[in-house]
Amino acid sequence: MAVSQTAEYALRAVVWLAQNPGDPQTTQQLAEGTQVSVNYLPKVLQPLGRAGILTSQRGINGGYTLDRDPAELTLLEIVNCVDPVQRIKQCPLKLQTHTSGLCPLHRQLDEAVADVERRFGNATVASLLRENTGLKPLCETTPAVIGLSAAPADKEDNA
Amino acid sequence: MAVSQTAEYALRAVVWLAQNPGDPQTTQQLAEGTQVSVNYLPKVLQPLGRAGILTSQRGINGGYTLDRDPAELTLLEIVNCVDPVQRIKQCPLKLQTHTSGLCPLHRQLDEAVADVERRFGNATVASLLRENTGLKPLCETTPAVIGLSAAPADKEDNA
DNA sequence: TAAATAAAAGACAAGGATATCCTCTTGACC
DNA sequence: GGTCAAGAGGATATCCTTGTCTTTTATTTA
Repeated sequence: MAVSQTAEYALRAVVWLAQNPGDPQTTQQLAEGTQVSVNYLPKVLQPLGRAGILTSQRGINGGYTLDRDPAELTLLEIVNCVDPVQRIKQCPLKLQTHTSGLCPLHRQLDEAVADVERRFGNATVASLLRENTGLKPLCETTPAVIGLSAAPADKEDNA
Repeated sequence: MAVSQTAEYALRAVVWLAQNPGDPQTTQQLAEGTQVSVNYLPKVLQPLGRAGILTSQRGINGGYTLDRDPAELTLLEIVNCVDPVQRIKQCPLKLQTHTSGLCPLHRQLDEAVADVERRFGNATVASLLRENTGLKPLCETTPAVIGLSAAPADKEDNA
């Protein structure tokens, strides 16, 4: 019982992109930063591109760029692209008398999924970057400056 | 993102056994009642037996019997036997600075798992049987009202 | 003890998730 | 237009989950 690998990879990549606004990240850069296999990563990112969450640019100076406002992008949208949250809509045993609703067992299971769906739906990518835990997602470097809001156009001196 | 098939099967089987206290259920009976493959079901039940949740008896009049008080048996114990709930204890990227705690991303993911763990830990098998929703888990027969066109009246009158 | 019954155990196969590799295509820059 | 960097996409490999089958072991009854 856990989030799939692919979903985790997708979340890592999007968080990474949100932390590098403005400059396209190549597969190599992303793979290194998120510690995902450089061969597998494009497979994970393609559905996100089709969903309009990120854009990809080929050629020199190409790479992936986040195409959505992190403050409006929920974790649920991301995981739903690559590994959709499956609510239990009807009785898995196809019992006729259970068409009106789920039995206690399956309602309990569905509620568990609903909990996760609700949590991921309420968490935005920006909310992850905003947290003052002293730990920057995916990075060794702890953020020296804490207390900024959701990073509007801060193109810091990178490299 | 969902509970694994195997975990669902285990839950179905235990609920079924709790609904048939006293008389051992053969693999065939269980498989039919829970709509799990008769070949696969033993694989699911064996870990539950080793964990002391149920006992199995070979030979004539053998079968599986629930070995725990349903009021004390949580759904978490059952799923942990066959598909353990995996909390995120340390940074999956093995970042040195994240050893003290999880970064916002992984904490969010871990909290989602924790939600499920908490829910399953608080739900007992007995609580499922107790609910008066008009639907008996896994059964066509509703507790009070029977006789809709769907269910052919057979296999009643056990014990 | 023999026969019948039923679970245990292990070998084996299908399918999906995960991962790798290679070629094709696109687009930026000269 | 030519060249090359870089993503797209297909083919393939690997592993884990799920499912099937056969053999063995345990239990009861005649």
